[in-house]
Amino acid sequence: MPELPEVETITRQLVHSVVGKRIINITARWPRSLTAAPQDLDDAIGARITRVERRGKLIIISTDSDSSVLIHLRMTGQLLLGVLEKPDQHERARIVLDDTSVLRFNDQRKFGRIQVISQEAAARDPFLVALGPEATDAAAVARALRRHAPRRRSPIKALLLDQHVIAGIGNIYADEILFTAGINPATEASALSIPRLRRLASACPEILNQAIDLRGSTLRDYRDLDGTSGTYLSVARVHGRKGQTCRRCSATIAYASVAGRGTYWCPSCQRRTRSALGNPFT
DNA sequence: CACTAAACCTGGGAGC
DNA sequence: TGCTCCCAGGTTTAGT
Repeated sequence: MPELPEVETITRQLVHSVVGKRIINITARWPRSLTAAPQDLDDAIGARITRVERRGKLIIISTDSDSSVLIHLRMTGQLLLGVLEKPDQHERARIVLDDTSVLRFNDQRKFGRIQVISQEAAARDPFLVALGPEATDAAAVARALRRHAPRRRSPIKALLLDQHVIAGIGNIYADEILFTAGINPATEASALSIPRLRRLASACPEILNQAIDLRGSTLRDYRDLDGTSGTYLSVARVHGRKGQTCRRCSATIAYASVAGRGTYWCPSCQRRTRSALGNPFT
């Protein structure tokens, strides 16, 4: 599921709905979905939620105790806020709050994780610390691309997906961003000129902010805190549109595996640059 | 260090 | 209807 726009949507809803509430309990039906040392769990229970923020695709919940809660939804994770109710088939864990509301963590494929850790451990969490700049920050993305692209021979799409380089982009928005920048996803990263990298950087916030406005993309599983789907895919430029006509030039949208991921692009708007190395026209 | 493939999981859809 | 195969929004790890 979720890339930056989906996680941002949920985070904003959490800010409105759970900040100030107290955590009554945190439990798991599928043990691997919840990582929590006994001490950290003790600290979290009874604590009041003081802050909810997003970093890349990670949700960070801070409390007035020594504990923090990190949530990564991975592929099919959902956070749903409701009243006490019977867990449904895919509920893996839940956080019970002091007003009888329940934050349910549903996750069909069981890849997602809720981590309860000390604030100190959260601050030096390896995944968090290694993240690149936020994909919505065009200037920072431009710097990151300039730094990493020259020594990467892999497709530019792989670079966009690398969370160490830029945080928050996943498979759907990588395709959308590359279309917007007019760059073929299979282009060797090191072959791109500085102006084209700059164009790519500015396409990131352009696409992601539009997707946030539309509350993200629902391919199948993604839902926001209320259970509502996102509507970005109804305006998607290329992703999921194999065989359909390009909205810009009417060519047929292509589909193939690039960087090991299903990839959509317009063969006309996103032409392959000719042999990369040393070509001043790329 | 850069890159690829496999692993972690379940279930929907396509094709036969 | 039922079976098999392929695919999926992400990240980590093992291996080249």
